Amino acid sequence: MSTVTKALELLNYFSSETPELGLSEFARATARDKATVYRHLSALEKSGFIEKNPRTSHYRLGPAVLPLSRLREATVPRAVSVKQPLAILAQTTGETAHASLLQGAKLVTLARQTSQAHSTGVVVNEKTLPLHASGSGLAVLAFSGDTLRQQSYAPLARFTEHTVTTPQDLEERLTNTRKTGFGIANQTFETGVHGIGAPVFDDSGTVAGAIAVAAPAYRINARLDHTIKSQLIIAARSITAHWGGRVPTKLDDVWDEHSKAASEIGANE
Amino acid sequence: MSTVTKALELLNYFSSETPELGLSEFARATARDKATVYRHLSALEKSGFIEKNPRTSHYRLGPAVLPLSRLREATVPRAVSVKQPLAILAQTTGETAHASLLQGAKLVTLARQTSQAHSTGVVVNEKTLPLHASGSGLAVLAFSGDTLRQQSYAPLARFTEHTVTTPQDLEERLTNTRKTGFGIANQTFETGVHGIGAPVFDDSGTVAGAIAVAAPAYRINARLDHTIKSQLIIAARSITAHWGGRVPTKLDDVWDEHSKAASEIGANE
DNA sequence: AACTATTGGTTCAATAAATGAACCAATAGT
DNA sequence: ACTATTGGTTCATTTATTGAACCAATAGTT
Repeated sequence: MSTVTKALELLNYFSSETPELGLSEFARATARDKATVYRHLSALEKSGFIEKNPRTSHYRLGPAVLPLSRLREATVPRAVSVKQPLAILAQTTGETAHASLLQGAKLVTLARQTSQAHSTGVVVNEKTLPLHASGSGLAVLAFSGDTLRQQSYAPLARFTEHTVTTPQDLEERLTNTRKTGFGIANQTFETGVHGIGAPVFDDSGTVAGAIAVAAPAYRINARLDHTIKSQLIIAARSITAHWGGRVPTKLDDVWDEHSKAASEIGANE
Repeated sequence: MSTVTKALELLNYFSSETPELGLSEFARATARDKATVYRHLSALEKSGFIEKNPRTSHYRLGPAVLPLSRLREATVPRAVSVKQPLAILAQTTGETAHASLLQGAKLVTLARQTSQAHSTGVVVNEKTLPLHASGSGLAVLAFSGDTLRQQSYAPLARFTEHTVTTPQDLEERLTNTRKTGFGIANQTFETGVHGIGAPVFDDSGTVAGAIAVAAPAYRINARLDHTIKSQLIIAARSITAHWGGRVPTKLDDVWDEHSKAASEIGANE
């Protein structure tokens, strides 16, 4: 692993829960030598990626990320093109909508949108989602290359009693995801939370991220399930287009199937 | 210079004009070996700070900066606390307002706000402002430590016939800036553009950036000049407070002076 | 007040990682 | 068919990185 990578990895330890970390905390968290971490932190600080809280002399994210993010958005507008579809998604389903970006073997939160429709709802606080236990994760894995799938096998962490923890079970879910066009995470990440995800593609021709709707499990019924999926299709297609991607033909057909089957269910209710 | 720093420096070569760069372009721009640059780029790519445009195989900023920027703002809200004061500044002056962040020896654009008051106005497109030739730059230099001032002496680039290019002249301007509490850049950066800047402080106790108003030089008169300065004081104090900083007592007094002198000018017109 | 366990930060010999000249293969231009 | 680019790779040499041991300064305990 290159020095650069090691240094940049440090940035992943910041979170909304722990926005500041001390030198020793970093050294412990990374299991690296204090001097090494110190050098890395100093380098990051020099470049403005982190800064020291002058009071505590702990480290926190620095101002350098702000202009970069602005430029990134100017270059490849992503957050922008996600905003509106996500708002519609939250509004039409009355649940929490969530968009994430595939970054290496991680699914990073890009944006989220809660709904005021119900007095209770799901709050998505996780910065990164597990690939094997979230609706978004399954959606991404199902339509990504083998390399990513291999990587994700390594540690199948258990989150709830419903979490899939064997590669066999996971493969089965992925097959199902490919068949239906949706990643279903029924309380596999958090008890009581039912997530449905759809993949989003970009100009690289591969999966770039996912959007998902998370609802309290008790609120899921045929009608809501159908509404969510229909809206996910619309949103996923829109975002994919804006990101310069194309929905794979197979998936496109599967989603078309759903839209047709939709009218029948709708008629029955 | 550490490897990490060298790698991170590459990110500075991205701009809205050149959002994508090839390997050779980077090597040329940095005057480093191609293999070295390649390693750095690969490391940055691995961490998601840059990504390859699959068509051109050129590099551009990656998605990793987005969540970092979100977290930075959640941790130390800056852009947020700048927005409103900047809008008011643009509205009350009828000119273009601009906020920048001091990053190392650079002044990076954080936000800007144009006004619809006039059919013509100043468009601030520069990502970074020169310290010696902009209102913001003078404001920052005048209230920063010696080290930064020393650094900025190195190359005093000439932009217009009014640009100060000798350390002596610069020192004189800085003295004046300290006396008045404002950095004045009358066509020193761009012909026809008159800029007035004020420093902003953060919790480190030092200058963290600046805000400025840029107007066509021909529109500047005693009244507008006074309006701009009055509004700059309000905005700079507000932003400084939101960034957790304190306006130095001396500067505070100078600004108070201006507010008093203000009423007289107002009465005369 | 003394002791202990932290903290952030530094030093320097040992070592592992970064470097760059030379080398591909693939396009693009002439 | 030639030339000049491009992105990317290789490997011996060099140089920066590493980590154990070491500070000085706080914070907590007895």
